[in-house]
Amino acid sequence: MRIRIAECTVRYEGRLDAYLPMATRLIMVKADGCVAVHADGGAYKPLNWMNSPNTLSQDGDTWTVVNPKGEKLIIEFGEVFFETSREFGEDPGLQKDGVELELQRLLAENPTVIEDGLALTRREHPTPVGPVDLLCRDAAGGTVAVEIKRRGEIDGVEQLTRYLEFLNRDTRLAPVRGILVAQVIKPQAKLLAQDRGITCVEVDYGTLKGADSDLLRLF
Amino acid sequence: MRIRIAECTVRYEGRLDAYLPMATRLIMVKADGCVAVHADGGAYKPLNWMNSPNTLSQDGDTWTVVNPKGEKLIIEFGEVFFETSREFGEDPGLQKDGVELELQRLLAENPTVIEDGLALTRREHPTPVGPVDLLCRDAAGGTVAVEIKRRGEIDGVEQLTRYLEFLNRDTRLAPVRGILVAQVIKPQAKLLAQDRGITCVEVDYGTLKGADSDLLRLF
DNA sequence: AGTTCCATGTCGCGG
DNA sequence: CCGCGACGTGGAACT
Repeated sequence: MRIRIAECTVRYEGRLDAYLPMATRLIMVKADGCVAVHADGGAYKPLNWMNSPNTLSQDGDTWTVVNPKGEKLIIEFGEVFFETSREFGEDPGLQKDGVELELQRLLAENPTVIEDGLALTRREHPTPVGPVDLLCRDAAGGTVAVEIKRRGEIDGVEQLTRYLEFLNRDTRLAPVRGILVAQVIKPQAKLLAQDRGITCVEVDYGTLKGADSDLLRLF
Repeated sequence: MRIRIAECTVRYEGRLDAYLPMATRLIMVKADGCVAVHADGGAYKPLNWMNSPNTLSQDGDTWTVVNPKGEKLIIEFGEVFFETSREFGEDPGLQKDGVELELQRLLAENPTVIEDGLALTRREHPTPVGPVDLLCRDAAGGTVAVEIKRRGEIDGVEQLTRYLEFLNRDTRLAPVRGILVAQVIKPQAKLLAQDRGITCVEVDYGTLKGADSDLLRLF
């Protein structure tokens, strides 16, 4: 990684045009070639940048970075206050613990939390437009498609609508109704769901985890 | 801005849990207090971070960053290879040109660029599922909903479809037809639009800006 | 503060 | 390479 703290102007010509007047900034060039220009504030996002792959050409006080799409980043330097360079070696990378998959697992094991009498038929039930999170049967024996989101938004309603469209063509399953389950559901999503006859259910992650522990304690 | 290059492990506990094993990384602390941990690759996004506002407490080789929501970032340092600190002063900030709002403003002022005889009724016309970019009347007196995107993709067609669904229930407006306007429209978006009876129009930003300047010059 | 939508979104996965 | 969905999305504008 190469780091330079210097006065500079920056011009970006690509998906849009942008310009940074002369000021002191930090310029970071990573081992993969990506370039970032940081101000001393404004969160982690750089003011301007160019991801790899790209080619950096240096001509006196001007650096020009071009990528294969023809997008350009032009940095013109004034006074350079500081510069250093160092090899880091490979990074072992980030380990994450997911939330949405955990939510699906918990609900698959406790479908009655969604609705009284609901029973799981199949998880990740395939359709031509993608897998339905949970396919269930309700107390009355009807088929129910459940879409699980961490946050329920319009996209989730659209997705479930597409699934229902295809599921209802299968005469062995039809009629199929839909339930959108999320920790929070946005008002606009609720509105659209209601309009399409889709039920909205908000679940509390803590309660769900508690219910799961209770269940485990029985064994 | 404070910069440190050092071996470290990082733990994040918040919206999810994540862990970074010991390796050499760059740690950046900006004047607004935000902290970012960068590897020497992988685009401009840091491996881990904490935005401002937050409080950083330093205890020997361990830094703990906590924000008001209770999210935590814990950095434990090994060998420190390098450290520096410098004041940058206020940044004049980025000037942008060619984003969606700019495009919307230009088209609102020159709706005939979209279609001959088109006249603006209202900008950001509200519907229960969000505001329509431009509501217009065409040469024949019919109502037209215009959705403007920088790049026309499938979600833009879906969005406009939802608007039309609701607008067409308003007997004072119906029938309403839709036009998707963008600098570039993807083939799949064109296909879906055609399927739904939505017109696609591609506009050139340069031409549009020229037309706008011409208009201004008249006054 | 809460809500909505834009973004040079970025990123990862599957076809 | 493209399409699609998730993201600790972040950020700004508006209520």
